[in-house]
Amino acid sequence: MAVTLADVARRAGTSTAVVSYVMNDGPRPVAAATRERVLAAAAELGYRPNRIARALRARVSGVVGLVLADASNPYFAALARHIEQALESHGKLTLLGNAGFDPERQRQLAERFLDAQVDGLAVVSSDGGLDVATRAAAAGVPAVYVHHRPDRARTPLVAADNEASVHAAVEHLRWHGHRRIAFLTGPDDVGPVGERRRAWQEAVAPHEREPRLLRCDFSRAAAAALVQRLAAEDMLPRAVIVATDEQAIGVLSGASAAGLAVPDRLAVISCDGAPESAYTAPSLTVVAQPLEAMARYAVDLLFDRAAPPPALHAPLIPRRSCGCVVPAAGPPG
Amino acid sequence: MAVTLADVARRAGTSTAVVSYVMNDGPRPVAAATRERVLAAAAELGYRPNRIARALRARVSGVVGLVLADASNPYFAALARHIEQALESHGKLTLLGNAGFDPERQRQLAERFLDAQVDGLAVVSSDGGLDVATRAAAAGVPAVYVHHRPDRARTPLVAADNEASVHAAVEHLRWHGHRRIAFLTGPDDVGPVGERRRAWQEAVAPHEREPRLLRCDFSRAAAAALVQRLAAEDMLPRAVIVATDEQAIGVLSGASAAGLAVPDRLAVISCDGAPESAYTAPSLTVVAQPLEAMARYAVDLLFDRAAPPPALHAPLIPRRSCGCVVPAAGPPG
DNA sequence: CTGAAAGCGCTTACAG
DNA sequence: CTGAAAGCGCTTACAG
Repeated sequence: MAVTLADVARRAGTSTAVVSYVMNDGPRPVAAATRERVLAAAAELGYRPNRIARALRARVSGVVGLVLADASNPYFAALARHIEQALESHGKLTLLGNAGFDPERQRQLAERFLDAQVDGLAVVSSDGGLDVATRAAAAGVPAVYVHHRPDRARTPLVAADNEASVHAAVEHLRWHGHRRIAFLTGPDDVGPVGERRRAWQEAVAPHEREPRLLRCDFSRAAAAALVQRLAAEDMLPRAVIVATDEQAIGVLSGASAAGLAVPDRLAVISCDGAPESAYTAPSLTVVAQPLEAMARYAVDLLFDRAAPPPALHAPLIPRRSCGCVVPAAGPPG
Repeated sequence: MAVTLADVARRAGTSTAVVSYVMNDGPRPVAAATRERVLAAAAELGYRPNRIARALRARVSGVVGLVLADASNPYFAALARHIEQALESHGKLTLLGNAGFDPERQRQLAERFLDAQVDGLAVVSSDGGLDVATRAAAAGVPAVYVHHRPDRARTPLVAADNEASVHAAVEHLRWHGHRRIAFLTGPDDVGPVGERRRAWQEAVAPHEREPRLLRCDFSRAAAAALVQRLAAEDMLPRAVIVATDEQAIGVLSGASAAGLAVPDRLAVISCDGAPESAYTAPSLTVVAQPLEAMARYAVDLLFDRAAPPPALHAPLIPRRSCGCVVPAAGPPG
């Protein structure tokens, strides 16, 4: 059916070895005239190399597995896009799997990717994830965690400097005149979100006797419901740092539904800073995770065996939800 | 290095054929005792089948290519998630490629996927896309377009009934008392967005002498800027149907920045209805594309060679941006 | 610089 | 029910 290397060799009157050398520009040299004949034959026949056959023999599939803790989360989704793009610039195809926050599915995906002979494995994990990368190491496949690394895993991690970014957020709200700065996070303090929570605690402890810590599930719905409840009870803080975009968007949604003005009645800063956060109403002030840099470092780590980078800087991007006056709806950056 | 079928056969004292029959439950029967020995040997050695080798021999890779017109668009991203999930339930892995609205990249991705011997190709195209699926057909690989099919392509398409859904949106705004209903769409009228625009025209033509058609790029930034400009010129309509979520979110963002109340001053209905639309401020009334059904039909089409489905129903989901009073921030449905 | 041949790890007729 | 062997389409020593 399909045209094979052997067909091209026959047509060009040469061996399959030579055709392979021409197609791959090596590893042996080929005479210019022979090369021309091979190229012509390949073009005439419409030859397309079978990557599966190549993968089996050369032990390089050209494919990398990307395991996502949850694809519905815009922050993870944005990270995934950047990783896919970084992989493409390394000539790799991306096998994508969405675990939907299910650790067992995360593990299964990683194993199926390994069975598919991926050249590397990138895992965008959230807390609660199993250590899937260690099995990759056992199979001799390079792996990297992005955003979060499960306990006891030794695979390299690429992540931002959560401590510095939360400190910047606290300072910024204080500059706006807020003396009490609450923090909204998820049910527990694992992983990056835990670091953010601890950084907040550290930053407010010298100034506030009873820092206000709020918790709800990591979802828009939960955060919206929480804000509406607190509004009804007149228990809302005046300024809050929110651990994740998902919750921050929920906060804005709940505030809108409760008729609460942001930032006048409630100032908000979020800690993910996915592109979506620029077009909320009002636009969300964030400390933006450096998604592109994270993706690039992760992929470099996979293939250039570079050293793990230091924690990456997450810049504060002032928009309207903190009280800054900025041109609305500009480019997200 | 890795354990192979031959290793298992040796350990179990049988042939590779039998091991293969056991691993795949066929196609030949195996005596129960033999099967036990094989299973035990495989477990002891930690055997994991090499999918690449299987793919080469059996001509089935277990992988499907998914070409996305643009992954940054939450509507396309949501569609991609559902397709990935539908593929997983068919036991297929997903090779994901993001064309970033570049037709040439879309073509390249499709070809690389075909070279990788995918078992099928799903293309979530936008207007301007080249016909990449026809090349799949030439290679004997089943393909399907989702959302939009380029001109002259003969590959099956799975899409929603845009006409009916826009008619429902017009009726709904009329029910809210609006007599003039504007429409905001992109620079031209190709594909599904073109159908939506024509359906609007049809629906308002009998009632409005000069229906108001607005255009801007398919981005949040462009729609936000347009709304702010119109607000400054006091040229804003009172009710608008927006062709895409991206633009609708931009409209809300621009309205917020201009201090314009939605829905009181401007009622909005959007036509994609990705999950994100439920948590805008205010929550967005949408005619929701049936993403899950679209994904399921598309995947069934690929593997069960089912007949192309009729245009799918897109239900109107009343939220707050049209003027309805609904519990805010409920589940997105 | 080129060709004949082995081999990647499987599946699958074929023969028994 | 089982085994010996061919072959999927490539790459890569090896010999010339």
